[in-house]
Amino acid sequence: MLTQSEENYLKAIYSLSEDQKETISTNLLAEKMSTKPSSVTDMVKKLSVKKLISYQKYQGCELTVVGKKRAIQIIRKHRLWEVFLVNNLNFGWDEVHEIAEQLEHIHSSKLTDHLEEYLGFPKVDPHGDPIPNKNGVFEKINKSIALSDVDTAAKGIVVGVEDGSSGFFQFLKRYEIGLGTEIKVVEKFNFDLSVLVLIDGKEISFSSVVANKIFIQIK
Amino acid sequence: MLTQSEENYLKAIYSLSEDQKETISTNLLAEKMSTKPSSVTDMVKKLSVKKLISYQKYQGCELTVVGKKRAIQIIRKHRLWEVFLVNNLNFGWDEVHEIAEQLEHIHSSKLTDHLEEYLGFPKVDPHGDPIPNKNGVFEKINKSIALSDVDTAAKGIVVGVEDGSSGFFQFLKRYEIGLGTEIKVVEKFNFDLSVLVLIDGKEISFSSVVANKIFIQIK
DNA sequence: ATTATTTTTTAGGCATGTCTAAAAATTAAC
DNA sequence: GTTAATTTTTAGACATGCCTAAAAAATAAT
Repeated sequence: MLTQSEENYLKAIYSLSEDQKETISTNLLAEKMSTKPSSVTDMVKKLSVKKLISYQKYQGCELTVVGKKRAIQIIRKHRLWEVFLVNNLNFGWDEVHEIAEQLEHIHSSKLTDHLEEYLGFPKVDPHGDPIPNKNGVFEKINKSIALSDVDTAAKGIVVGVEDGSSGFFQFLKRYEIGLGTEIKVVEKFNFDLSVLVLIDGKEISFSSVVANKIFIQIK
Repeated sequence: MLTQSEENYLKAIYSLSEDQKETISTNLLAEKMSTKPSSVTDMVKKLSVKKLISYQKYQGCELTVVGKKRAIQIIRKHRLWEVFLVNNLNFGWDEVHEIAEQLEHIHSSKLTDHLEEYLGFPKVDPHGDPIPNKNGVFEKINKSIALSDVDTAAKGIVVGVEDGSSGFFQFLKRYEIGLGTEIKVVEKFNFDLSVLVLIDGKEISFSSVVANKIFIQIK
């Protein structure tokens, strides 16, 4: 059984590894953990003994296969709890992180799986980050999907449109939307099927007509 | 901010105080916490400095008004989470205690209050124990009574038990007794204090040990 | 009322996870 | 290719929460 501190280190190493290919340096990890390099060295030795990371003196560290799996399970719990807090308990998406930081350390895989089922197997958390499944797999949604069919909070990049009219292209140009533009779905309104999206920091509302024609690919 | 250990001590002292009105002795608390008396002395000093309990050397301890409030808030969280686990996540009422022991230490009163609202302001947990409201007040419900104390011929429904052991839950399962089970007391035997009851048309004899642990509410 | 027993506290130790300060290794600079 | 700067590790300390063993206080027994 891992301590909360150990779990937080695994999570931090995982997160840093996503940005870079190389091993994670002691200083970098110390900064991420808001602690001192000497403390990191201590912990890194401990995790290395437990075979959760590989570590050579002065050479930084790296998650092992087992360590990576553990890290992903923690992220899975974090994101599922965030969905619960926002969707069910009416928290704002900007106020759930701290609470999820605590909930992610609850030990019970049965709890996690039941929660996932209860939430309807969500694929993204309220920040639009993907939720890995029970086996630690982030489902790659290769398929492009119309904005109107995307889950709330999902984000992706534009890969196509389904209307060749010049009017529609002018509309897209006006909003500076093109292939590769990142779009995040902020909210969906059932009463008129319009969609509120975030593009380059600006909120824009699209009618259902438009939302049906713009296709994005998640992640 | 209290540590989990401190919170567990407060809970234990509160629980023991319910059974007796005197101060809680070091040995008793040590047994309840499954630890050594010397460890209890250490913690009791710490909680005393924090004004959560009153404590005089060799005289046992007692919750202060503030300490009692904290203890009740922890119990509130524990029981609300148990309701969530059973009602929403489909856990059995006999398998939620351990998980709730962890969840009760999540720090966020907003979370607790939102959860309570989401659950519809339940008044009792899956074991029939009352849930205090936001202000720490236990709303009086029709008082439950141990089978051993019920008058002959009375009948009521099971609302709780007073033994968290898995052995006892297995015993209950064997006889198909759960919350809501209707029990009628047919006859009481003074010579061994056993009780003959009627459950679902079948007559069963319970020893005084068992009769003391099953609580029903008379209709 | 003095002795025996039990309870409780103290004293000192250990593991975790943090820190500071100093030493060692690595990397950069000239 | 030495010297300088940076990074990383070690050494020793501290707080928490637990332990064992021994001393002190309270309670029970005679």
